[in-house]
Amino acid sequence: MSNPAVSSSSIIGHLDLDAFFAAVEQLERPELATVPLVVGGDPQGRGVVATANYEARRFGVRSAMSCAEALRRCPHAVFLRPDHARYRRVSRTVWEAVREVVPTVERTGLDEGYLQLEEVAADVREARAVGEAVQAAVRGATGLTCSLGIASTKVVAKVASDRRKPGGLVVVLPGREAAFLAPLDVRVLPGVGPRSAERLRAAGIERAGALAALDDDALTAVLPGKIGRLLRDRARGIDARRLELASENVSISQEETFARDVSDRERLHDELRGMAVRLAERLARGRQVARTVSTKLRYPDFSTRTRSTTLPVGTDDAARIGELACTLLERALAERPGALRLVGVTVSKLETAVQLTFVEP
DNA sequence: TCTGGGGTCCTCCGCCTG
DNA sequence: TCTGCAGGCGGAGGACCC
Repeated sequence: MSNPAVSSSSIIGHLDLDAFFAAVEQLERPELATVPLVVGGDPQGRGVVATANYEARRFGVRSAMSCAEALRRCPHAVFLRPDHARYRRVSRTVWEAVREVVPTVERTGLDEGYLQLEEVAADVREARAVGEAVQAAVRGATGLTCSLGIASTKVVAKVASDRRKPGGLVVVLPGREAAFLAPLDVRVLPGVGPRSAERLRAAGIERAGALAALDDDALTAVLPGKIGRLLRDRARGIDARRLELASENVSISQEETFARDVSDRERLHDELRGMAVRLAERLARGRQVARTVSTKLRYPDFSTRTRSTTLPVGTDDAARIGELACTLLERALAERPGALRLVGVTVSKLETAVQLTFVEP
């Protein structure tokens, strides 16, 4: 199927570092390379797996699985807590090396991002050589391996980068996007999560090709609204998104899951005030103020509530944010009392802080 | 299985206003 | 003055991603 939404000159690469957190740990301690390694929370507590190395994945350990379950599946695994500061440092080195080969990149996380390849390659076939140069540059600078997908759109490049991990390089030729995606499980498409996948499966749609072939009526019945059209486009390999080279935060948040559910109001208020202080510091560092403050509550049954309020004028005052967060907490607890497993605060509607200068008359 | 933390985006509903 | 309607906005919740 040809893709009219994509210009023939568009060549996008998606780079994904293989089992990044675990790989960084293995760099420092090479003996970990041959044993199952899980980076994440406390296996005795409520943490989840952030990354597992390929040895641990052989035992069925996966990202986002609870650490307790990972321990059951692989009792002899080594469990490490994540060291984000170190991962950020290594990530910086990686992206500096990538930019030596491809100057224009969009980082979408510490361990992944898109590369604008048409600047450095005349066609998709030439882009393969550039991709190999990127992989060599990353390996040379850090010792890490990465997987690459190259295609005419972001969605196809991203799916392609995941097809031959670790260390793979998959090129999808222009015009072959839909055929490449068609036999794959709908779940590999970015945007299809557990809920959408379940709805599609209930309608007998398991492969991207079946989703791509749905007419408007059938699509509306399964996945109504914008989301349905977006996901069908993606299943067809259509994706108008270009590289975004800079973006500003829409919101900033802090939250914490307690080791044991908490019902003590003073303790909950203290947590919220502490979060408000940290959020206020981040706002001040970014010279920003926030107009909306939201409080998030999660009950032991995992049901989640948020309550928010919007101010006429933005604030970066920790006491004010903390006070609003506590008031919202009380409102939510009045509606549904009970112990909580998590509380959080989000500030949004961020604006640039205006410095007021008062002039003596 | 028993589910983190920090984000973004979308949808729906109710209220207010012209 | 009342009613109906459309649009904007705030609030809430859901789904998803890394």
